[in-house]
Formats: sequence, structure tokens, C-alpha cells
Amino acid sequence: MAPTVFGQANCSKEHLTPAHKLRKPMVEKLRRDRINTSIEQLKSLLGPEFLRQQPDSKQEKADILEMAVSYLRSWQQQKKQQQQISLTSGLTTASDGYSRCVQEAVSFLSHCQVQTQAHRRLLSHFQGLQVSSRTSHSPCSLSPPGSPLHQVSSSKGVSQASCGLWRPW
DNA sequence: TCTTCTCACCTTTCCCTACT
DNA sequence: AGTAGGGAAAGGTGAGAAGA
Repeated sequence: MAPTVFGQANCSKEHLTPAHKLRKPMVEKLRRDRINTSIEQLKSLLGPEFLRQQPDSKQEKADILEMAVSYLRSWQQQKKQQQQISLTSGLTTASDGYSRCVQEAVSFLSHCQVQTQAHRRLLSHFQGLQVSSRTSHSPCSLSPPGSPLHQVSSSKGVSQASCGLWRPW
């Protein structure tokens, strides 16, 4: 699998330590894995949407990215329309919508019969969010801990994710 | 200045399809 | 059935940007 062409590139490579030469492919592989994992996640998020439009086609990475772009575009348009509507009705901001989501989740979990440890932790987590959302309405409260963005932005190497980018889909 | 990360390019491998 | 051709993905590498 190793490329067979080496040529003049070797000359400028002399200064690299053997450790560095060994590590580079691994680092690059990890990077590609991150890209592929994210594309896979994107694919699973877009899955139903994608299959509805292209039922028989093979899902290539480029297709997934294109679908994500078009989906985000339509989502933004939808969001604009919803903002128009919410201005005329009670809801004024996205954080109102988020608070209502948390409220719904707490209500649902409270009425559930199954009381596993995960269930209880989830419930107390959402209850905590209810309290904090009442006290602070910063834009970052739109990106709850545990949301995809929160997990990604806290991981090493992904620095671009800002708190305003979380999409509730 | 050194290290780390990212991008772009190239080669190789795998898989699918059309053709004989 | 098998083989050639093409596309997609994986993998390796150099170069340059960015950060410590």
C-alpha cells in the first residue's frame, strides 16, 4: 500500500526524526478516521431524509455532504418562517423553544415507569437544566451539555465549533 | 523555533459494471 | 466465467499554517 514514488521529497525529509516519521501516518489516519466518523454520523442523522429522496442510490461521502448542505439550507428557511410565526404568538426566542423542550422531556421522564440509573440521571440532568435556563438566558444555553456540539467542541482538535452553531435536529 | 495540525496530492486497493 | 475499465476510498507523504 505504501506509495512507491519517493524522489526529491526524501531530501527535505532528512531532518525528521524516526519517531516523527513513524507517528505521522498514524496521526493522519486518526484524522481521516475523525472525518469518516463525522460523515457517518451525518449520514445517520440525515438517513431518513436522504433515503426519501434517493432511495436506490449509493450513499457516497460527497452525496452525504451535499445532502447536509441542502438540509441545513431548508432548515434555515424553516427557522426564519418559525421566527416570523413566533413573533406573532407567545414564543419570542429560540431559548423559549429550548426551555419548552426541556420541560417536555422532564414531564415525559417523570411519568415513565422504567427507573434505571440512566433514566434517573437523565431526569436530574434535565431538571438541572430547567433551573439554570430560568436563571441564565445566554446564547450558549441553546447548546445543552450532552448535545452533539457540546461533545464535539469539548473533544481535542475541533476548535471551530462555537456555541451558537448547535442545531436542534 | 519547534511541534502539531491540516491540506493537497499521489498511489494502491477494492468493488462494481459492462463487455467478450 | 473472466477480464478490463472506472470510480471511490484508504493510506502515505510533503508543505505550509498556526500555536506554544
